[in-house]
Amino acid sequence: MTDLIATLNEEQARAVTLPAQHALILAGAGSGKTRVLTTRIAWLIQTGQVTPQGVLAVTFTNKAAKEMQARLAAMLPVNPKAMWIGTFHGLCNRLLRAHHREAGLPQLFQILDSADQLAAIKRLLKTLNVDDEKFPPRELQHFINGQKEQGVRAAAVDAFDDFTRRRVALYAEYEAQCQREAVVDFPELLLRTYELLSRNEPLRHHYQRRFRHILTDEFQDTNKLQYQWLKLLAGGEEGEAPACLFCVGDDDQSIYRFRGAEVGNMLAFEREFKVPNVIRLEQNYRSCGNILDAANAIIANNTQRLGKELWTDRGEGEPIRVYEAFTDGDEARWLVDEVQALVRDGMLRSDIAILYRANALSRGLEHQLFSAGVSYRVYGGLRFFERQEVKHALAYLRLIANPDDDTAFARVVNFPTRGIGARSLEALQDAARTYNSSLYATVSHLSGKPRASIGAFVQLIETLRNATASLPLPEAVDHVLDQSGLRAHYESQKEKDGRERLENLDEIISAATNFVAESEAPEPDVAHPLLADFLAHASLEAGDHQADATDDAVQLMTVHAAKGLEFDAVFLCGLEEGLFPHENSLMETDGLEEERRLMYVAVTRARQRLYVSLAQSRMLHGQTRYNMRSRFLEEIPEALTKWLTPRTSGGQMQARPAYFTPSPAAPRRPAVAARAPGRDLGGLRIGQNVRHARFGVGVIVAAEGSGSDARVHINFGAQGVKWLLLSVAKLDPV
DNA sequence: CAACCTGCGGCCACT
DNA sequence: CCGCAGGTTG
Repeated sequence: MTDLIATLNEEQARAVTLPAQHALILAGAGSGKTRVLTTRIAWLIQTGQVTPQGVLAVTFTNKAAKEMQARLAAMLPVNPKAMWIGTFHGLCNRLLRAHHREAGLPQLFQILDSADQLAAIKRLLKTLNVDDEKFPPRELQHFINGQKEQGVRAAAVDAFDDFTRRRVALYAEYEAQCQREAVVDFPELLLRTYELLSRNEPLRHHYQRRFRHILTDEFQDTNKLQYQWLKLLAGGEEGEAPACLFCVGDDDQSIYRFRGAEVGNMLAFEREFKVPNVIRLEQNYRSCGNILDAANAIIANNTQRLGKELWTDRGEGEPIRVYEAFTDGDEARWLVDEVQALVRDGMLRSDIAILYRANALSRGLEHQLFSAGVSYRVYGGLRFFERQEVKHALAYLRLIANPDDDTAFARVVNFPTRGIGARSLEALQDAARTYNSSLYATVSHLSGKPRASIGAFVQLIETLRNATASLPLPEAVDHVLDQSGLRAHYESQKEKDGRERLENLDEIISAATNFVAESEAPEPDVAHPLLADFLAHASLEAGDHQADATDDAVQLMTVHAAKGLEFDAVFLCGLEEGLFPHENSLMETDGLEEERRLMYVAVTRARQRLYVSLAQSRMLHGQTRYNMRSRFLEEIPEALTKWLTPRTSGGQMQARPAYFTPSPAAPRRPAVAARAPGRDLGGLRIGQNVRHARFGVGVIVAAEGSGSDARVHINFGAQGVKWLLLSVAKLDPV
């Protein structure tokens, strides 16, 4: 133990060995945050200040929770699974399962992921005959989740106008529907647990006495409800001593405001708890000086900061390499060549990451990597448990666990098709409304043809439930895949998709096998052992298992997904206005600062080498866009960079990049040539940067007409996109 | 009722 | 570009 502390720097050691009081640790990127957190737990246990049962550690991602467990297992002779370490959602799930009766839920309640939730809302709007033009399901979902993340139930929303009152009414209907169907969405997991503990005094006291040390990672990303949740668990009522809150965070890495995170919680915590210990960790052990200087320079443009500057003693290292490509295709080809060069020089593929702002960018990169034969792994995007065929299979399993799950029912009642069309379903939904019961339970009230066809489906589920009741989970899954007709359906599909989907179905069995192996043995003689746990696992960890670090593959992911990770070499691509910063962020208050924090996160992922790249033209959403260089690129001091392509400030369009590899399949030429063949724009060209006296610098994205009618379409970034008459507007090439 | 077609709208990040 | 909703046809 003393050894462990001896390897820490002074500030880290101070944080780890703080007395049993509240503490706020402002930990910069790469400052050893996870290390401090885990060593703190180990130190508390080893010095006898707390038992493993008395520790509660909360993280945001499953990845982080697993890593913490693994590190603790290496430091301590105790089984880390005995400790409560997990995500907010995972811990709440655990509490709600243990006290489902008190929380007003059946034992086998199901968890809705975002897509399930959206489907449930659409179904609700349909049964209530609500115009979904006036109440777009997505917006309603956002509204409901926003309220829940504030800890506000439908009955408690302040509504001052009719529109809000209607939305609140729908929120209430949605709550009722979820309760009827025994399903719980993500924010509900937290809100339910919060309400359970605040209303049930004995239970609350039980956990308050149990958890003496509560440690929170990524505290800057907590929302209001999560903070309340932590405060409630910390306790300290009626003269009892509160648990010690140890919160670790970095306001500069707060990137989840869009889902309700409030950086303000850091200041609120310090103020409300009169936190006696605030420690800054500013020494960075990850990145070379140039990378760190760039990160510091970028984040310095933000105004709302607690203030913190990272430093390193590792020397300046290599410059940041910048590449400006003609097209997204060129960018991807260059990138793959560079990756291959790094691998030739001995770098592991798994130490290389390609980061982007939006998942849409991964496709083109994957294409190039694939044709070059470079193995890669994509994180995020469409994850395993979110695939259509997998969700279908899970829906059958969910109906076995909980027949009242209408979302699951509606998903597979006619998949594979069994002659149950819109009419039958409508009859069923009307009846369900009348009897106020789930679709499944309503079938017995039907008559005529719907009764026969849907009745047969119910019979199928009953048969499946009985047949699988005592089977081990993987065998139960196998049985369901066969008897539901899912396998047969995908086998008969002629599309090549069928094959991949069959493999995914088999993969569910593997996932179930792994899950069983990692779980505690269930009590014997329980029907459907581990089924509900497995389904919760599928909802909460939509497919982390593809994060198989064993094989050597280049890692592709969004910047969000990269938070908390680090790599020897990082490629950050798509550094264009509109993409990064994302155009939607400019409309939101403080949106740009959040984008800049995201940029800061991206840059600080790199240990030795950072590449940033952009494309003058990019095919996105089916059309070619001409974007300006990202302002974030301009915020990196020039002295820290090395341009691999000629820098295009002042002057003509850049020359053909030195690093240019024409693809034999598709001869390269500037995309603009195809769009506006031979048009005379008075010396201007599409894709060119120009300056306008009023709108500033922009890029020409299109042109039409000729002679005195010639007009050009110019993207002025924040100033908007304008059509300008060439004979009127004065435009200077930049 | 199901398979196919077409036209329209979305389209940023994630538990 | 992609997926979905709605309409048409077999």
